[in-house]
Amino acid sequence: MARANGSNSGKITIQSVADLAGVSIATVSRVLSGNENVREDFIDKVRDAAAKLNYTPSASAQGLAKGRNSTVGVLIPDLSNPYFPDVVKGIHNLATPSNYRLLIADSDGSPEDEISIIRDMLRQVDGIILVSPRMSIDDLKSLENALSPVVLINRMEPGVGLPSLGVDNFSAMSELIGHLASLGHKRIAFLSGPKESWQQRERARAVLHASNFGISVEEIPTGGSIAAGVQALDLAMQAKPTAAICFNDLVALGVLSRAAELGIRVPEDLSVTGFDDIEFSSFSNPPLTTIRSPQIALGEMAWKILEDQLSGKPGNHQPLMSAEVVIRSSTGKSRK
Amino acid sequence: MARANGSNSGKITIQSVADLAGVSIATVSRVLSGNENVREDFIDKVRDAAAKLNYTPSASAQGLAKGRNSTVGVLIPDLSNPYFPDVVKGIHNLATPSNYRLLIADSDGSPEDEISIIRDMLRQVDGIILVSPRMSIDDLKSLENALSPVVLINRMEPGVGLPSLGVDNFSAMSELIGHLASLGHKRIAFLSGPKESWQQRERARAVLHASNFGISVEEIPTGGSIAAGVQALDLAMQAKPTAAICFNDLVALGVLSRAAELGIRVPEDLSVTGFDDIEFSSFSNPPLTTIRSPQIALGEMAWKILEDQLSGKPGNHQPLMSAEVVIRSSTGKSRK
DNA sequence: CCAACTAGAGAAAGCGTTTACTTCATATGG
DNA sequence: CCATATGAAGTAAACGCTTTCTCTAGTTGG
Repeated sequence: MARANGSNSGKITIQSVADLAGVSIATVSRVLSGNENVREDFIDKVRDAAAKLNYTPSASAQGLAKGRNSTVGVLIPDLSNPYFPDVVKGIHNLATPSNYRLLIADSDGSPEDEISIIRDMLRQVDGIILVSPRMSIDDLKSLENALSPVVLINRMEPGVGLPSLGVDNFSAMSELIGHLASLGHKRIAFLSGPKESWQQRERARAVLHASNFGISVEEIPTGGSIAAGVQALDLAMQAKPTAAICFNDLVALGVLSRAAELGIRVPEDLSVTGFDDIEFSSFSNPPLTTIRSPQIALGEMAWKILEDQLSGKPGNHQPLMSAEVVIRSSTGKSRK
Repeated sequence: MARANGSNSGKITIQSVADLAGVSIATVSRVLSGNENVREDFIDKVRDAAAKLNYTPSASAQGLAKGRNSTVGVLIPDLSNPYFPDVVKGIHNLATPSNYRLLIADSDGSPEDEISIIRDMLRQVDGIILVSPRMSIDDLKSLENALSPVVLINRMEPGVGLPSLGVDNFSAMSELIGHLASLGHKRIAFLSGPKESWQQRERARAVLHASNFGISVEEIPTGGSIAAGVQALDLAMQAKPTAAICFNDLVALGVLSRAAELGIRVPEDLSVTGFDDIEFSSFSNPPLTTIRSPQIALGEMAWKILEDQLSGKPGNHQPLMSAEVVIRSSTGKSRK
């Protein structure tokens, strides 16, 4: 009765397994983490006991003892934007086989929330992947000496010494403009995105070069959502453009929707382009000309970079991934 | 030099704070967790020291010591389906103010993965919210005596003693059929969803009742995605239906896309309905008649139920939330 | 046949917190 | 005034693991 078999609270710990298997907890730990130097029959006994008790090691205890948590944090501005879940999928693809879990957080696009979320993440992750962070450069810099490695997706800042990875927005957008120019478009509306966004800056840079092609550009700022696209079209049409370049597919889809309502034919009256190539863009009416950005590959690459950091490898990588123009039927010859 | 100030590895622990503030770690802990019975000036000292060192408590250590992790797991079949991020948002809305973190996992629709993910979650969460789980009833039952509370969203199984919450798919779908009946539709195609899904079963149940309205139904199974909708339409049209009831909005949007390609006019030649009312459905061409399902409210309610469980409250709740038919322009009079 | 190894198991020391429990002043009452 | 209650800080024991160290047998070789 007075035996110390730890059978008190119904909680199954490593001790319970050790008791049932008739070995010490050290042996259980060894078996469960790879069998180094353990007698065959003990291995079986421990395995059986663990299975019988349906034992699962406590993540906190393991984390505390090992000094790492086998978890990486992923911070995203908006889970509802279909772009981001795909990036997460890419990260997930490689993190899972490496036995890492993902702690996903949504900042709802708020730069202030980002820093508090990161602060909280730091308490329990071994590394962080920041996707399209909107936070200030200074805040970004302060992460340089964080205990955990951090990698940035879609944000390249020369002054910030954090490993970064992004899509070559400038080249892709330039190519897209070339496509429009070749169709004879001279007056285009640029339905731009959130100013804090690096992607917006890069895309805008390309659009502003459009004058090289003899094109005049009118910029209409939007929030980057479908609703924003719907709303912005009316204003955009005042300048009588023949084409609308949208910050991303969401805005473009909003434009398409509003255009249908207003009886503006796409592409006969107005060519429309997006950016990202989210799944839905190939199924819109008409299907959207856009830029295919490699979301999944981006996530996978980010994981590789982070993993290199975690294991202390050097790992120099290609920071910009290329994106390709996908021509569908939302663009056509300028009516002019 | 020989003073024990724990300044070894650069790691900032509660000890570092205690040293800097000149108090014991117990006092630091007290201050940081609510100041119970601590002298005013100590409070300030500790706060200052913690801030100066940029100290953040280790989540594992706290978890281990407190016996809970302040984290809940959320398991979702597919992050890419816009329905689910909204549910997550709902959970997030209430979990954050209660100081709980979310561990989100995507099972990619695989029932086998679900159980291993849950097993893994159990190691580090205080509770789990399962959204539209596809796993078997037996596996579900086995969760009844899991150490952590579990709540089910969109899966009601009479034999399973787990708190559940769902949308009243049957009533909503019945109402939708009434709408089609009133428009004179007699031959409809039902582009159904994954058989393992409770929602599918409920929706199908309603559709099969359609004979009550003198309607003939042809069922075409689909996987529930846009691509599946695109693909299923051709087959569906063989029975010359005047309306297509789709499992969800994704399938319906796929149908809309394929219909445009085939020159089938919606709703003149074919009425199309969806289910869920994801954001994009109000912006499709034409806008989709569908059923507005309260994703966010669902997530919030699920959190409330889970929180009740976590705090040991009784908490009886309304298991079915109602959804409403939203009539847009993808449905119209039957051409007959 | 004994000394020197070696393999493999257990004992025990952390890991960073929280939280009884203990201790020491100081305030209180008889 | 002394014994006792009170308030607030420190001590130390968990929490459930991993991992180093220690110890015991069983091998091996001379």
